[in-house]
Amino acid sequence: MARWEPDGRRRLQQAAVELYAERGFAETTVAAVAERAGLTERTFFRHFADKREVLFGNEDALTAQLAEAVAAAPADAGPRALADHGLAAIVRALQPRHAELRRREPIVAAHPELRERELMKLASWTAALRTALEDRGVTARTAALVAETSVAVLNVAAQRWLGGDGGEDLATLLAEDSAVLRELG
Amino acid sequence: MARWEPDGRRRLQQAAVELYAERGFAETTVAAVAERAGLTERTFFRHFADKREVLFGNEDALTAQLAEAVAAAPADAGPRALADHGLAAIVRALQPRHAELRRREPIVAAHPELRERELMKLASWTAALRTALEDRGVTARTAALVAETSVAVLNVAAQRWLGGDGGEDLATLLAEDSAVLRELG
DNA sequence: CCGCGTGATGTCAGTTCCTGACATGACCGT
DNA sequence: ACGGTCATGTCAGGAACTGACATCACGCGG
Repeated sequence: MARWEPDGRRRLQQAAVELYAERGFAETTVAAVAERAGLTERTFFRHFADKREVLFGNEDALTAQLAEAVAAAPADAGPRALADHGLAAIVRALQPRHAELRRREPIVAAHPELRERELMKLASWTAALRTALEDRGVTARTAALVAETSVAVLNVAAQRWLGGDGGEDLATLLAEDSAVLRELG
Repeated sequence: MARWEPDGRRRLQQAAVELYAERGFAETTVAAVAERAGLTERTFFRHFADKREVLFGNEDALTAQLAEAVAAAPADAGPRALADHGLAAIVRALQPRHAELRRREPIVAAHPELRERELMKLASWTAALRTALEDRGVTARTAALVAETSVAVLNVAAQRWLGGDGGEDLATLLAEDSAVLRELG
């Protein structure tokens, strides 16, 4: 018998999503989240840097996968193809999490503070992609441009994906949006 | 003789930049900023929503100029041209503020919380651009894609612009980056 | 010229976020 | 059996932010 129930971190995330959805983010205290998880406020802050991070705590691992995917791309790939390999890794990781992300989306949309944190996660993807491209020999400037715009398109596609019921394939939506953009010249 | 020295808001901004630069953002209390400005902590929060906003308080007006510029663009302009008109308005507003922005840049770069807020300002430009494009009849999806990617490119150009000594023309840098991106296909 | 509303500021009390320091006790390897 | 480790608890405190109410120069209508 464990001294504490296992998976405290997960319980905190679960409790946070529930309470933020029920009462709103601002109206929910960290103490309340911790209590629902059967833990202490202090323990909450051991797992998550702040009150917002509890909603995004699983996103950080993705930057590593992104970088690996770029590094593993074919030797003859140009900047765009390299970036696409990276994005594909993100897409693969996101696809099975549609239900979870969809539950989170309205909460984040309703609170600017949470939108801010979401933008920061996107920016960390951009930064990871940029350095991964540079590691593959892409010019700093081109790497910055391709990374920024690629993640921007992914963002648009992801919003569409979250608007749907999950039946659609994020990779397909992303390809569609890239095509629309290319047609504009 | 006025009861208080005029321009309290500006004094707060001035004091904040100085102190954030001298001691760092986290090490500076709002009370200290207010004191250097000859005001009270409570008054600080009447002018700025939070400790970060004092560095970005002048950026909000830009979204209006952006929207106006898009609305005023020629009738035969396509989505890309419309967006370029909008970005040009931003560029015109930013250009004379190079010195001020350059002073702010290292402070923001050093503190993730401030980067977060900066990203939020960029996102508000994106949102304004997107709705302005839709008002000009651009499809929702195309508007989203063009707005996101246009602001992304502006962001890259602006970073290069802030890296320089201000002698360069932001509009030129932006055009260069757009060209680089177009060459990639 | 007087009084009165307005608006920017001050004062004060309180809540919540977040952190550092130290204690506890089950688990694990030796 | 025992000592280390690790997740958690407890406690105290600083700083961010907010609501309620007070102050008092300024300007305007009478």
